[in-house]
Amino acid sequence: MATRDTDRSRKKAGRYHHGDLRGALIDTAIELIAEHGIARFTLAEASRRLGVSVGAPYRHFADRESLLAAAATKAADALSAMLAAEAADVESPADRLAAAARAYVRFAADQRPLFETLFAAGLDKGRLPELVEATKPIERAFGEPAAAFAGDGKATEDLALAVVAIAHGHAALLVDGALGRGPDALEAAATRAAETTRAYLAGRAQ
Amino acid sequence: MATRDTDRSRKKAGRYHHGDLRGALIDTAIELIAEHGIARFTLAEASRRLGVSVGAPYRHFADRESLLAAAATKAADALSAMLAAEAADVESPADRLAAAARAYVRFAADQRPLFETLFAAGLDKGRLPELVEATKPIERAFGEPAAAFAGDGKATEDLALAVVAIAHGHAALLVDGALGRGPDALEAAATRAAETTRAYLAGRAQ
DNA sequence: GTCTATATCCCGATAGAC
DNA sequence: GTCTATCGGGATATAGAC
Repeated sequence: MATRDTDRSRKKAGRYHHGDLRGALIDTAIELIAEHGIARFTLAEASRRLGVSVGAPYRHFADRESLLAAAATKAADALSAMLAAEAADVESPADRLAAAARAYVRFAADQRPLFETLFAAGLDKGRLPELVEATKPIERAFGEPAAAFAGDGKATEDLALAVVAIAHGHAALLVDGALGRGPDALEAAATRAAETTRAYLAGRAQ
Repeated sequence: MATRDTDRSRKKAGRYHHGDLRGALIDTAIELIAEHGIARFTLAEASRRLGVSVGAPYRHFADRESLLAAAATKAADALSAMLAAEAADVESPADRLAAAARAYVRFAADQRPLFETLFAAGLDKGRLPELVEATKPIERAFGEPAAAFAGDGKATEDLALAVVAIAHGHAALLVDGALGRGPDALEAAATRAAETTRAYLAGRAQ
């Protein structure tokens, strides 16, 4: 370990092999997005922060967008994990859907750079099948309780998408600042997402 | 008119005064955003397309973001107009809310570059009071029928925001490609936004 | 196979000429 | 009000060190 630490500390001096430049670039991208937002994220700044040359990232990513896509995939995994954790000990399908909506909004606020990377990076998902794959567990987190609530079929898919839209709408507006800033705005948005989901389910059941 | 047309056709030749460079830049920005998306929109390309120098826009806008903010303001006006037109001949508050949600999703798809500019440009709305002002009629298009539906008070604001979130969630997911592409996806999303709104209102009234 | 060094091109922004 | 000139910086591509 000492050897490697020594190598790492020689920022400018000699050449060295980074332990895991690919992973480090993804983490640094998320850091920088947290600091400046996606629009101002640059590969050059990420390279500088890691003490590598501006060309180094191209050994691991085809271009700037590919790095952002990898970060977005990591974000999708994190959101999936959050949704799974929240639903773990919840019993009824309606409660699971409301909990998922609440968790989705919380994730957007608590892990804002990840949420931004996943949805506000302007990534062309039509050309990123790996990323589309990573978002499927997110859909399942809503689709499974929806099926338990309404049975299978077209109506169930509509129900799941409606709840996703309720959650995503609150999350996107919150991150955009349209619902105000700060912890109060977050709490209000998360609660409203859950309550809107409940009312929707109640109204739909009529 | 002949004089001006002559001037306009001298793309490279001599100097000329543009009739309304400010307005032309806004329109060209929207065109270019329709073609490449916001991330790849550049002032330089807009200047080239209008046949002016790359420095000319700075006489009218402080920087790239200011031009995008002006375009976003225009987008907010267009969305407000669309919502007002759709609600014009609708009677009941519940129908108006459902119609507003449907119109919001349609706007996102039909005027995609405008919707993108308004919500996906990463504009810092905290520092753009003019833009915040322009979005108020959008809120009112939901707030007024919400008040008619539920009376005034905190509950009414929650109701209005919930319907905005339903509409925005469907619109944002549709534009992002998460609901599929094409006219069928649009129609399904618009209908689902309206139906989700109705079910929410019904469930909330219980 | 990973990184450095370098070079080209494009963009954002500013200053001064007309 | 617009143009020209120019600076600084970022995205890439390539050649070479190790």
